[in-house]
Amino acid sequence: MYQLQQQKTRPQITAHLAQTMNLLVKTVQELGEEINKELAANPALELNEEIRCPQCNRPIPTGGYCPVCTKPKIMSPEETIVFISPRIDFTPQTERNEEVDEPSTIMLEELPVHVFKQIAPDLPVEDREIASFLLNQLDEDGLLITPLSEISEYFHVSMERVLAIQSIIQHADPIGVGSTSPQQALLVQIEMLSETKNIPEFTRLLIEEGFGLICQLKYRELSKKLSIPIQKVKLVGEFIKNNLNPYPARAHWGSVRQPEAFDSQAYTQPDVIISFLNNNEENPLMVEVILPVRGTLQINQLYKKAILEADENKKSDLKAELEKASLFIKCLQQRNNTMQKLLEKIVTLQRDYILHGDMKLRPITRAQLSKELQVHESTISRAVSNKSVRLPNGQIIPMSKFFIRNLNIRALIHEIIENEKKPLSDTAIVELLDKKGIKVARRTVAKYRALDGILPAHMRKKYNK
DNA sequence: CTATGGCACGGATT
DNA sequence: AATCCGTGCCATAG
Repeated sequence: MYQLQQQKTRPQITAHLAQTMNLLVKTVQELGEEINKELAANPALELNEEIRCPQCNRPIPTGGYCPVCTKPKIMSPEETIVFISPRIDFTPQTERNEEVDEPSTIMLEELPVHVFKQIAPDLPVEDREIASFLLNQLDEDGLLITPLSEISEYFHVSMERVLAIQSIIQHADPIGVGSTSPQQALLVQIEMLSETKNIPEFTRLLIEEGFGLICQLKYRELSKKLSIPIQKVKLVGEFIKNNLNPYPARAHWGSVRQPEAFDSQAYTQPDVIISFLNNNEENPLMVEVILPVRGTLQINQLYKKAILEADENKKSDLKAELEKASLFIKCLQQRNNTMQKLLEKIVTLQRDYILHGDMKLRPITRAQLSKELQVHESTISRAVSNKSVRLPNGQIIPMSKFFIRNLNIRALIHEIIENEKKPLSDTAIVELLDKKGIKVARRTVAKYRALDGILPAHMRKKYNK
């Protein structure tokens, strides 16, 4: 008897878990697709109308009250609101004074002008027209979409001349603009950077030979293919992430990049948005876990009734669909619940970091959090991986950045070096850190330096002034 | 002799 | 089980 029951309930529970896990890994975009798929496939599932807050017109979660309008009055600035935000676009309802949210349109108009101003003096008058034409062929990433050959044909000039112009453009401010591919952009950047920074060996080779693989961080394969030690390949990967930008026109690149492919969705819609309530720094932090639908998923009531009147032999099929629908809803709720709990914890722990930057990042591990939240480690891992978060300052970071254990020290070293009067040797830096109560090996300092592409002490002096 | 980079090992994390 | 990360030891450059 008991056995039977076990066998009957078991598969359901695991199905539930499996689906929840499945949903947990998904980013907003993927989740959106999943929900739409389910919605289309299952008539028992429906999307009700979205509810908006009567005061601020913000789409609000199922419960009914608007987290933005109702809560702040009873909250102190140190507190945090975390909620699930059912919406697709993330343009703030309040004002339209946002220039951050529309980088592409602004860039499209501004970028060519911006670059042209820089290079015009270096160009003979006859070439300016070509340059300006070329600059208008850039996509929103700052890459050239028209083949150079077409341009040379169009103007009836030699390829060399076009190349020369392109080269000048590439060396202007967003270094690498006007390249024909992310690869080329990277190469130009390396060339420029090599004057002030230390480029790891093989960087060039890896970009030329294994660009695709590098993007996907297939270090293993790369090291086999080009027979380079895997350690070195990783170093190069790190370096590229930290110092180069394959899409010159995109802001917020720098140290902010993440494992995934370079063109991942991190730049479009973040999974979580952290901001000050009503953009006022006095207010509490507001954390929105984005749900990619308007409205709320629910069981179709008509469908429920229809079951009662249906043929006996069809009833079970219909019921199965109903089950599936309610399971899906449950799983989705659980996913949201987990995300919400997790974000609450993260924001509490990393508040200083969110407000004040890299140096305040606290070293925390997923394992710690999993204990505090009473969930399995892998749950946290899933929830964190592939997700992106938008900070109040507009930066979009991978969620995993909250768990980088040594970022604060790295930032500290960075700062020490920037404020140094005389170039400090690694050992000197170790001593400085030691006085601050941080004990690190000399070798480690060297490694961090290399990661950020900072030259060793004796090479640094010349470029500092 | 000092400052750094290379390699590789072992413990922690995922 | 796979990967990440700090470190120690050694080689090399200046």
